Amino acid sequence: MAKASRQQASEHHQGILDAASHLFRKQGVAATSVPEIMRAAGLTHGGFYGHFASKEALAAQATAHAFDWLDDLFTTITTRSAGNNAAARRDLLQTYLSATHRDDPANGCVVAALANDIGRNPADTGTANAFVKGLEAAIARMAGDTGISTDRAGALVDYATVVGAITLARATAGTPLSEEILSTVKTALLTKA
Amino acid sequence: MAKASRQQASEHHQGILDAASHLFRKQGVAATSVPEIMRAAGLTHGGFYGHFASKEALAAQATAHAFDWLDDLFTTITTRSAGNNAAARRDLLQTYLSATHRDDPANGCVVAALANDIGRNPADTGTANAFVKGLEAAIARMAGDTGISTDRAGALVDYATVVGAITLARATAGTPLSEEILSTVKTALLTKA
DNA sequence: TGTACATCAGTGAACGCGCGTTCACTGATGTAC
DNA sequence: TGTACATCAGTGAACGCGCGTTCACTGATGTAC
Repeated sequence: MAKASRQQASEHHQGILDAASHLFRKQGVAATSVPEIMRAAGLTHGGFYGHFASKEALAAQATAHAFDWLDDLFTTITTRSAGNNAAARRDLLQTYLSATHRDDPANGCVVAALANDIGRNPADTGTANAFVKGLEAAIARMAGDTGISTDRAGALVDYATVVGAITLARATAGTPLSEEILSTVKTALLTKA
Repeated sequence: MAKASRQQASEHHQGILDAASHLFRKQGVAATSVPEIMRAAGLTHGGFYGHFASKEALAAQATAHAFDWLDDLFTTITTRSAGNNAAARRDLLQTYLSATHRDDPANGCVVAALANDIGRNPADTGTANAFVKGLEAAIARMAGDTGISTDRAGALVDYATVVGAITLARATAGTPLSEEILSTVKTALLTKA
């Protein structure tokens, strides 16, 4: 395959973004190499720089892209709850604090997956900016149309709590403590607001 | 310096552990190289394998060592509060959810610093085992002698919440959202239990 | 206590490896007529 | 619509680099007498 059509090239571009967004969430940006991403997208590594200026530029775009998962989750929940805020809250907690979500970070919340890495890097990178923008949007939706949290302060506390819980559950995966964290935090947040 | 005395060698060993424990919390294990650790300890990299079998072995020991920070914090709080549980709780929250702690992960909570990395690796490594052991001990103290949390369930929820909050505050450092997360979560946890 | 020598903590060059990135090249695509 | 050719998406070898780890060596330490 020497030259792909423009449509194929555009599909390859999306394929690289998709692959990166999943691999970054699973392994972190630093532990995922450009060749590995390109292999996952079905291409060879040399073509990468025709699509993105650098690995760092890809990280910023893949981070923004990964927030789609949250947006989709919020939209699904809003549809399902049909205005019942308690149902929306229950739905979010059961999905977010599930063993499924714990065991599959590649297809999960980018905030839980990358917050730690982003905190380690200089604040004003494209990746950090994409992250803050996505996080602000998520908080707004939690306190807004989804009805998950009562207000902005509630959304901040709720989000911090579920991010901390899923992070600890992942770090302790394989021990009874992991299940205990998920179920205990779920119960506490359900009986709260 | 060709051969150090046994006492010097033992001090070097501690120096490597100390340096690693700080650098790992600040940058993560993967992003910290053996030469960097040895330089921070005032040695050359070749001598490393006289002290530790591998970088992985050092990571396990440095993780265990880093839990001292938590133990010291709990002990200090217990002493200061002198049996007043509300005071102990306030003390913990003000220390843990401070800008100082946010801005200096190298001298902060190892759980907030490394939980994400540990969740990414296979569950039964020495590092993961040291982490789970330290986390269990911390939870026991929060619900025990320190009086910070009312019971084990409360300690799990409290810990998940502050870990999530400091992680999000670090990821958003340099923006108003970062301060807002710290102060909002602090207020919520203070008015709760 | 003094001397002779074996031990071993630390040095620094070297190993193979995979990284991010570059680049000369290929050949199908897309355009100009 | 058919032909001629310029464009450019993707290939794969190569670059310099720092990694984790190994190893021959050094020389002060610590021990045996």
